[in-house]
Amino acid sequence: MANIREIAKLAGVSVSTVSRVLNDYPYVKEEKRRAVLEAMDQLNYKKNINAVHLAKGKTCIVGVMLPDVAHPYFSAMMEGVAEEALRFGYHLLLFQTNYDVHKELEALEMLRMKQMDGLIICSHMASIEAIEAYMEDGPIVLCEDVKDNHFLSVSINHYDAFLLGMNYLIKKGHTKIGYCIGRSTGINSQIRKAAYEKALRAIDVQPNDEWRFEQCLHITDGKRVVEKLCSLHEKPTALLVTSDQVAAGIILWGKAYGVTIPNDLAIVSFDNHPIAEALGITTIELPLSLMGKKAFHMIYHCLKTGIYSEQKEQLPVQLIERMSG
Amino acid sequence: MANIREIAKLAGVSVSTVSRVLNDYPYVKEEKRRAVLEAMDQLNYKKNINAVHLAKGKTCIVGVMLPDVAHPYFSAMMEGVAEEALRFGYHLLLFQTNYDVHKELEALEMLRMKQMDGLIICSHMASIEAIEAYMEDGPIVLCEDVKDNHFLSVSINHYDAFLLGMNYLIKKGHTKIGYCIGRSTGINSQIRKAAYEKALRAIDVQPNDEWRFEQCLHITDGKRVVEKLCSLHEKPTALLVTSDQVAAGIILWGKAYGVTIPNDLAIVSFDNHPIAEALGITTIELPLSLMGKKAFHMIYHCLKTGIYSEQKEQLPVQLIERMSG
DNA sequence: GTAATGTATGAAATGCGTTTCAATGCAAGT
DNA sequence: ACTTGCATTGAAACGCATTTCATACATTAC
Repeated sequence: MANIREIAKLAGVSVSTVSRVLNDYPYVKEEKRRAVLEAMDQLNYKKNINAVHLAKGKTCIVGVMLPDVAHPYFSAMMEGVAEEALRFGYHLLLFQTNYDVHKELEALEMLRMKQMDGLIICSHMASIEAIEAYMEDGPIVLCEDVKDNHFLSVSINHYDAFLLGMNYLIKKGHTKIGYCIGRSTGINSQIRKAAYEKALRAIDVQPNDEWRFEQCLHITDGKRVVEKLCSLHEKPTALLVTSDQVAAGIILWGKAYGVTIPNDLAIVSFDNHPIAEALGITTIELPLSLMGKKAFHMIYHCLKTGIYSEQKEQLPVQLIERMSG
Repeated sequence: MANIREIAKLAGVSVSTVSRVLNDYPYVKEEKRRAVLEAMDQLNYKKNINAVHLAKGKTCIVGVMLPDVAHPYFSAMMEGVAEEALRFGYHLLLFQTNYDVHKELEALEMLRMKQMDGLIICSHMASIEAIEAYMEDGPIVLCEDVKDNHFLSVSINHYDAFLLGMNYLIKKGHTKIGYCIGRSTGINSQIRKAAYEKALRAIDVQPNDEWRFEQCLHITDGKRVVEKLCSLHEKPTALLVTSDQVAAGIILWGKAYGVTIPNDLAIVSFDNHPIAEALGITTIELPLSLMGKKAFHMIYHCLKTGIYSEQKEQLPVQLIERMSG
């Protein structure tokens, strides 16, 4: 395959001049420029981008780390990142970790090895300290509410969002409120738990451990929730569910088990995916795609200006009232 | 940042020896190996992967081209690709094209520039001829039923799958059958149309253009379908829908419009996403994740062996009977 | 005891584009 | 006429790991 030196020889110029033409630098006589372009055409020249990466010391690639691309929560974020990256001529490297710490570290290593210029961490299992060790290797943005450190972050204020949902249910007269979350570990889950307890404390109600459902990620998890719910002696009258998918599952299987929504059980969930509209689910809209865009932007800004200014942004949510709760 | 030469100097060996240690080659005295490792440790050495890419002439990166990561159809495929790629130590570069031909060509250019070793095209707008021009730049696999060319491909036999759905409905006594598809262009859509007409011809029924619904991609498109359906003078009694999402939308909005499933309208769809189970949708399961895995495998095999053997694989589907049709 | 193998190591070439630095030519400014 | 400055161009260094080839010594084989 032809390289820049062959082009130079054929066009009768130096490699520097070829490079200038290639990169649209000024100070090249029109005549030589044409000669170079013609030589490139003749030899069917194509840049070897890896040589560019090596020479420039950057790749215009940003990594995205997430547990599972197929989950709507993450694919929505990814979509936002992808759209924005494209607008700025960046490429995306996907790291699907499945919450395997080892794979997460591997992604971070790729940052260190300059495979990519920056990294967006949508969710992670590894400790913050472990991730911090890679901060010097390129901008990293975390999509979670991190404090007491110098990471860039965009996040949803899950505390306030959860409080919003809780207070909405409380205002509707509910006191027996349960909730469904995804992972039990993870900062977001802890934040939600805190908000849950805070809201209950405000109305002097003790949290009931039996009304906390973990590992609720997919629509099919709704079935398990309904079944467990039916088996309970004392049942909650309302559920706050961290995903429309799971809420949909609860509603649909609830129907099969004779659970009437919202009379037997009121439901407020999160996301506002199209399925929530279709099922009439009262939900708290999470701006996931926007979060992806913002995340990319932080990285981009940092790379462009070379200034790493610690920045933490929180995105607003809004409750969309429908009939489920 | 330290490079291989500095390590060599500090360890008192040649760069070749350092490289040998780095790549676990034999013929390095234990004593020197240790010296090298220690030097690497001392200088906090990390490979510059771009130099490796350049020197090796390959990147262990495979590109994935698709219109929209957030669509469950594609995120399911992507998930399969990602899982398999990870197993073999490959990385994934995502090209979200939104069916913009220009962006598609840009992805193909990246293949030519050796940014990646191979490319998986989940769906595309560009002509086959345009894509063919890039075949020499690396293995490309198309996830569609392509004939008369030398592409690698993994696909679902959409013709048979559609026929399966049609015949199922016909056997149930339906003759007034309509269908919903995504894009009207695209090979898959043409294939489906052919199967549709074939099935009707077999029972001597004329296709009705009013019963074809295009641009059905998301759950919310179900609303439009129901509305149009209600406005029709002569209505179909059954619909074949190319996505569970859309079928779900039709069922849910159908309820609001007083359309009883399956009595007023029988529905058979495709995918078998969890939502189909939740809603009791009779659906034809498409092995999307598996398709992603196979696609990666074809590329991998090709890269590993260096043999490009034209290969076209079709994956079987199965009808899962539930209550919607 | 000599040829044939195997082990161990380094110098140098290779992959390829970018960037810096020095040099030349030519026009405007004093 | 002489400095200043911009336009134009090329040589060479740079980024960095891999790989080939040659060399030297140590075994094993016949």
